[in-house]
Amino acid sequence: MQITRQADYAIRAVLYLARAGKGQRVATGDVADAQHIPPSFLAKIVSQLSIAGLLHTSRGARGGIILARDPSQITLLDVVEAIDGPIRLNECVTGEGICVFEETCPIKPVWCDAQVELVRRLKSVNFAMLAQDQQTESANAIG
Amino acid sequence: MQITRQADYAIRAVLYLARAGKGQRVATGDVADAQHIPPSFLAKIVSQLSIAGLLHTSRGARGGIILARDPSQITLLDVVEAIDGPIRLNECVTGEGICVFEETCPIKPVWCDAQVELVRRLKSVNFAMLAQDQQTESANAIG
DNA sequence: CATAAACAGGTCATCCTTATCTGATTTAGA
DNA sequence: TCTAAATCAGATAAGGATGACCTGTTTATG
Repeated sequence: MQITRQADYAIRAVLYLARAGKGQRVATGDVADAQHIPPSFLAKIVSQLSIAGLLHTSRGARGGIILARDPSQITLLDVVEAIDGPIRLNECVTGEGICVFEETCPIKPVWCDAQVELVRRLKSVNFAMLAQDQQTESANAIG
Repeated sequence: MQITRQADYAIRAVLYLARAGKGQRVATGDVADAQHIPPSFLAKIVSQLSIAGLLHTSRGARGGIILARDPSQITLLDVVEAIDGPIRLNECVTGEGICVFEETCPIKPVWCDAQVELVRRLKSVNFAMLAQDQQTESANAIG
C-alpha cells in the first residue's frame, strides 16, 4: 500500500525539471545530485519516463533531459503510473473474473470507490502547481 | 500500491464470521473452504487477527474462531492494518526526518491529504454493514 | 578525433509475499 | 483415560519485487 521508491524519485526528478524552467535541458547527473537520487538508478527511471512520453532525452555532449510537455500538462498520476503501473488498491478491482465472489461481494465496491477517489486526487495535481508552491500548510497524516 | 492477498483473505474471513451470526463459533477449515483460502495460510492470518484482538480462538475439539466484538465495531481499516500494518501512501508520510526536503517539499501534503481521505473511508465501513449488504450498485473503477 | 553524455542491458543482494509442512499443545467427548 | 479435533508456533521454500551497481554502446559537440 505504498508507492515505490522509484516512483518517488521520478516525481522529484520531474519536479526538478519543472522548476528548471521552460526549454531548459538538464543533465541527469545534476538531477541526481540535487534530489539525492542514486545516479545509476535514476538512469533507469529516466528511461521509463522517456518511454512513457513524459520527457525527451538527447544524447552526446551537452545532452540531457527535458520535459516533453508543459508542466501544467503533467499530473502526479501520470508520473506514478508511468513507473508503478496502474493504481490498484486490490486485485479484484483490476477487472472481471479475478474473484470468485465478484457478483455478491460487498467489499469490491468499497475498493472501487476508494480507488476512483485516489486517482481523481492524483490527477488533479499537476507539476506547474507543484513547481511554484513552496510547502503549503496542510493536514499532516500522522495520528 | 495494493493491499496484500493476506489482507484480502483476512477481510473475507472476518466477513464470513460476521455473517455466521452472533456467538457462532466456526472452524477455520470451514472458513477456508467457504472463502477459497489456502487452509494452512489462513491459520497464520487468524493468528495475527487474534493478536490484534479482532477475534478469539478456542482450541481443542469443537474449537474454532469467533469475532471478539460486534461486527459493527470492526472496521475495514481495523482488519487491513492488523495484517498489512499502518497505511502509508509514501515513505515520507511516516513521520519527520525521513525526507531531506521535508520542509520545502510541495508533494508531501498531497500524499498526506490523500492518505487521510483513504483512511477515513476505510474506517467508515464496518462489518455489520458488509454482512447485511449484498453487492450494492456502485461505481466501477475500471477505465 | 576526443570527450561528454545518454542508452541498453545484465547482474546482484535483499526483502516481501505467498504458501506449505511439521510437530506441539489444548480441549471435548466417548 | 483415551482419542479425535482443532488451534498454535515455527521452520522452510519458491518466486517476485525492490533498490542498486556496473559495463559497454551510441551519439553529439567542440
